Amino acid sequence: MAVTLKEVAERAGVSRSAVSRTFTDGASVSDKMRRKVEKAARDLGYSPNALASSLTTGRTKLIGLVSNNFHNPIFLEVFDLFTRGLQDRGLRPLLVNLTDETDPENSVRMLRQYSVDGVVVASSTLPPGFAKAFRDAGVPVVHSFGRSSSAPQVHVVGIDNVECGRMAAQALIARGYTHVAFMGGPEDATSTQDRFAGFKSEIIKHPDIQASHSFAEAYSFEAGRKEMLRLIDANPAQAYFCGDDVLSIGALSAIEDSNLRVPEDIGIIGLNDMEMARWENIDLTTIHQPIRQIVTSSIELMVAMLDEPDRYPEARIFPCSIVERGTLRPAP
Amino acid sequence: MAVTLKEVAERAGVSRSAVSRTFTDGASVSDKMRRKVEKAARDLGYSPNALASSLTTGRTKLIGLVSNNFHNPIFLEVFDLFTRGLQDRGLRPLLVNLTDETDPENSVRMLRQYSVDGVVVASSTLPPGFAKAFRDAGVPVVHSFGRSSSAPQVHVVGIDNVECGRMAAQALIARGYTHVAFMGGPEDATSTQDRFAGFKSEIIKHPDIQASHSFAEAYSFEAGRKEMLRLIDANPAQAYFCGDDVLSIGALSAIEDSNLRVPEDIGIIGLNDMEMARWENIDLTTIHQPIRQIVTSSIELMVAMLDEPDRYPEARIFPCSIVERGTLRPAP
DNA sequence: CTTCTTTTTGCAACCGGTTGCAAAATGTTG
DNA sequence: CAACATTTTGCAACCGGTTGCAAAAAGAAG
Repeated sequence: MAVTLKEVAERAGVSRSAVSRTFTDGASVSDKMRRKVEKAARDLGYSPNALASSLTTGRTKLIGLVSNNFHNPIFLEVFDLFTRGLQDRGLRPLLVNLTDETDPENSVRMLRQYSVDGVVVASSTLPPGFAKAFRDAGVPVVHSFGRSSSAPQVHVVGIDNVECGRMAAQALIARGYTHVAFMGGPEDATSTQDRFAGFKSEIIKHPDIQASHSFAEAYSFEAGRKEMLRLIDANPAQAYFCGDDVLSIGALSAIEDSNLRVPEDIGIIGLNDMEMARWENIDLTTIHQPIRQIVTSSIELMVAMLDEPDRYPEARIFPCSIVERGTLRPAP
Repeated sequence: MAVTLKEVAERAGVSRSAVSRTFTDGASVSDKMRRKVEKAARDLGYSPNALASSLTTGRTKLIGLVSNNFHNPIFLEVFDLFTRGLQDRGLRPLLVNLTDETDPENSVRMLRQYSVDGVVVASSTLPPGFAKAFRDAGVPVVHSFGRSSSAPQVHVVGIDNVECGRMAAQALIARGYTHVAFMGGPEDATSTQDRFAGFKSEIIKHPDIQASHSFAEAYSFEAGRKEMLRLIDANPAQAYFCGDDVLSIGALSAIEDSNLRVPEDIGIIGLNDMEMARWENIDLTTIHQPIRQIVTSSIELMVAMLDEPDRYPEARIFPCSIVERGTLRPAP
């Protein structure tokens, strides 16, 4: 069906090598030859088979893009940025949807079968061991939105979730709240654990502040709403640091439905600064996660690793900052 | 680096063909041989190179997933369903982000270079010619969420947007609104055109109904909000059929900010029934688009085409229905 | 134990490219 | 124009698999 190298060679009356060389840059071809081959190729509508060439060159330009966050709207933005960034560099994202699976084994095998040049694990909930499995298999890997660590075993690009937790606690305390709480995402997500740890570490410095915590079932609107309804029914705190924006928005909905006001009765601070947070009818005060920078940096790191697979692992941590909107009362 | 067929063959003391056959089902291998080979493969950690085998079999199990809707939250759900559905059938999605590009040429070339077995074009805004370009290149293609047609040239799976427009108009009229309007997405999107056409065709039957229309710049919150603010400033209709849910939510935000009430002052009906539409603080009356069925059916069709590439093109159109929530006043 | 049938196995060619090497062509210099 | 350096080209082997075909092995029948 498709036109092959051989056919082009025959039509141009040259050797197959000549055709191959016209299509690999840096190869030695005379101008005359190049013109002859290009004409033949154009006539036949030839374009080289990337997979066949990968056999000898050992490069497919395929990059596995592995994620389990197909329900958090912020990841649509992440996918947008990743796919565009990879495409711009001539790389092709092979998307892998992990759903509930947290065992890397299958993904590793599959992606090796397709000889991907590298893998980006884009998830804030997977354990560090997941990304490590790719490294152990000899595949360059970057864990985006992964758990930061002072001694990373694989390349990690993301934020310091512990610091974010601390920052949220400080913000609440600075605004004069005396009874605050952490409403996390799933307890087994590394990002939840870290944010909580940071939050606690700050609170503990202020013995006068009353603090509590609980966890929603998922990083989702429904889970946030449900959990907040439960909390309101019990003894709600004055302000909550919610595990992420989508959870926050669920919580806001619950508060509104309970005829309580934000921020007068209950304050909320989220994390991510997703597009929706700035929608006027949501107007969520939140901690901005620099997604664009994280993705760009992840891609740069991946590209660097393609040239230098044994690059010493590093953690690239981007600072976050609070975006003041309408769901926390102003500092006194 | 990676273990090859040959090494397994040597370790097991058998021919390369034998190894190949143990890994292709339906091939003739004795139990004894299979055990020997599997042992050697396990010892070495071998798994076959999918790309190499694709050279001879002519099948890569790669499916191009082409889209330009990376800003509409509903597409995260679409990607989730597609990736899972394809994976479950042993197919691998190669994601292509079209951004602003509407010329299929590059995508066609790239996806042919990677010898994809098929292409799914998932977009409600691309012209039918886009998908057709793949067919012309000899690649099986399904256009999901594409424009329906009585004489489709490629396989189309989606909804009847004209009928949806009609349905929306009927709903508004049935609720006693006498001044209604269509607030569309980008005017050049096929879905906008069709929805508008349907809307008009119904309105025209009711000479007593006053109707107007306008278009937002994009299918986005901001665009919807901006357009609605403009409309409120002029002479707003009593009720709007918005081009899609995200546009509707933008419009709702504008209405709320203008101290008007929904549905008392202005009614809104959207289209898609995205997850967010049922969030209690949005509670959008909308036309449900059966995404799950569309995706499932698209995948089934794609799988069928892999066996039968010249399958006669068909349009699979799924009915939509109105989901009653809080943004339209009840019928009198 | 033959003889015939069926299954299993290996050989070798092939899929669509790339690349080291040496021969051929071209360019440079005296 | 000869002698040498440089560039261009083709040959042939290879990348990691698959597969048609015929030989070898195993099983069934007599």
